[in-house]
Amino acid sequence: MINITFPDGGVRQYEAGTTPLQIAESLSSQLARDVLVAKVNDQDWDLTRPINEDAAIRLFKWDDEEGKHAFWHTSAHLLAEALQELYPGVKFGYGPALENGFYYDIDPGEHKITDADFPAIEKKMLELAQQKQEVTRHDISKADALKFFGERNETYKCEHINDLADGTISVYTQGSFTDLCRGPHLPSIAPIKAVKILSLAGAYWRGDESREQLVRVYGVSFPKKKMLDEYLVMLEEAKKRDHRKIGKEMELFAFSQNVGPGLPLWLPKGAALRDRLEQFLRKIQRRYGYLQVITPHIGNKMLYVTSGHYAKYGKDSFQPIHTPEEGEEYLLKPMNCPHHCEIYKVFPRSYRDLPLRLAEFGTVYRYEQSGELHGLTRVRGFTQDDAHIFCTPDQLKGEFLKVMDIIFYIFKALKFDNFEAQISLRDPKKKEKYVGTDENWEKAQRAIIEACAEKGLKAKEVEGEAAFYGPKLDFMVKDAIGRRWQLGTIQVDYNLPIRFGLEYTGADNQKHTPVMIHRAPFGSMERFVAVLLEHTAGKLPLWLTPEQCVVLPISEKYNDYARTVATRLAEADIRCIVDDRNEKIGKKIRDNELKRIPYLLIVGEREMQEEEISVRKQGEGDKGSVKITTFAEDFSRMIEEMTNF
RNA sequence: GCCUAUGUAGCUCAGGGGUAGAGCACUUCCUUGGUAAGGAAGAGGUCGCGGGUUCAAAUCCCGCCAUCGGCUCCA
Repeated sequence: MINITFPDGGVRQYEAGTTPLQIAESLSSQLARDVLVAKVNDQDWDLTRPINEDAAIRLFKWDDEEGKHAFWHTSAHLLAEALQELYPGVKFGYGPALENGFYYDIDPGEHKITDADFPAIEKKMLELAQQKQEVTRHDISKADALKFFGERNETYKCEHINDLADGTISVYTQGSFTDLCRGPHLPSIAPIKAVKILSLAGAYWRGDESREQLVRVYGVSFPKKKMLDEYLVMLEEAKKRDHRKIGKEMELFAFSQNVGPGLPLWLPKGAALRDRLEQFLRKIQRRYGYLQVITPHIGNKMLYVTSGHYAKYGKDSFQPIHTPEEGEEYLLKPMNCPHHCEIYKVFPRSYRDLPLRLAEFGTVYRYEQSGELHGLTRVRGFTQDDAHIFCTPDQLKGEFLKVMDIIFYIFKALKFDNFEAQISLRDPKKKEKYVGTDENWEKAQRAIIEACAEKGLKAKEVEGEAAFYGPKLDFMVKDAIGRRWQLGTIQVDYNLPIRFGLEYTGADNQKHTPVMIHRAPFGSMERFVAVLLEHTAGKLPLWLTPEQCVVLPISEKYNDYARTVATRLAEADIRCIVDDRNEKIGKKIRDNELKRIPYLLIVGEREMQEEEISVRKQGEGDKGSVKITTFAEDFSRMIEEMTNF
């Protein structure tokens, strides 16, 4: 007999060799129906895999992340099985589960797969699922694995097997399909009741640009048809929140092929929104002792040779600007740090001058690859809410913590509560990609890890994600359809100060090198506005929204009064427009509701007599009439409270 | 940069080898209204750009550009 410990601490005895599925059956038949996968001693475990010794067990259902993951992973295998039957000779790469669904990378060989094939693939998958094939696991030696997949001409699988250690290799089989796989999987493909092939994309084998490009087939599956329908509706809804669509509807920004791809044009309303966000940032930064500076949009090429950026990015950037002077070259600035370093160097600095916090809304230009451009989230010209803090090594941690405070304050004020923090470390295997000594890298990385610990911030450490000059703490936020974007970033840098020869005189009257913190809470104004629009579906907070009120005269007879109201409100700093079109009031209400204007102010005979307005709140309906002055006062107070974060 | 798809009016989209379509928006007129679409008329497009095939190309073919979804990249 073995002792099985449950998550609640309870222990029950089972015969050795009992499977998680049998254990679930012993608890309840409902659980046995719902359970999808297990963990045994924190190790992924198939439901039908025997347990031979005392162990702690956890069972996962659809509602658990682990359950969905196994469901989609098995669905990926089902997809592969279907593809194998429909397109004999296709070769398989990797086929994992995703956060929402799964994919399989395939080399289609002779076959040409297009989205017209999706229905046939879905049909075949469901057909196979209805056969309720069991999914079975076998451990296999490396030699046998190579022989098995070699015979089937699965070159990608064989390449992968060659990288695995003998004794750790397993395969999973359902029906006629066998895949190299670590698992875990559902005990059978029967629970897969609804599938949708979503898209095709090219993907490099092993993510390596220099390798073969495979076809990635994306799909999603569910245990119930209804769940698939709901998911597809949800996807449609999410697309309506796309900032590119909202930005156009709200007349915030645009692109012009004549100006160039990735170069946003901020329209009047967008520029005003951006300005309000800048004022908000300036205010908090002033409070934290930042000094605003302004630097040119170009800089001598030598500046970037010194910083190391030229060596790393020079050939992939906008190319140097030449002057009439022989050999003179300037670059559009791709970042602000070198300019700020030069500001540091304008005066001899003493430890008494530090920390020196230089802030700038600095517009930079980066030649992003054409396929990377995306609305406002990835552009070639953008404005960073940048600042560089020059401090002594002793001040580093304190300054870093203060920057974290600013970022938390900003995210809270704008209600970004769903961010993820990531500590981006250097790849210890590829040190040649980075500048600086091991010692300074160690110090910088430790500073970030300690600061996060001190703030109790849960941050995932990811190797290979650092900037070439230093490690970063990055704040990631998801967009409407779940893509992750980096917004805020804080970077610790021991290297650029050395490269630029920055120094200060210490209390010991000796010269020392300062440490530098790069930080941008929004990352860029462009990307932040994009994510803000997607999070709010364009219903921006009242203090940010381009038009706060629209006055709707009931008929043309009240147009003059409507304009009077607008003027009175404008005097109280309320952003207000008038809809004086020759339309019925119902039509005006509809149109302006759709324009996401927070307050619709309706005026007719009654209101004009009483110097009143009839207030209708967007999405909420009629709120009754008030005096113009009362509304203005209440409104101003509301804005005041709202911006008192 | 790579792989797939798309590109028709300001917007959303239909059409498709034989002189370009709808709805919304816009302009004018009628209507002058009370909380989510009043009516009529009008204006608006070298069908992304460049080649080719054809008596004839928005439509078929080739190339380019831009955009979508991914990959790679992201100072």
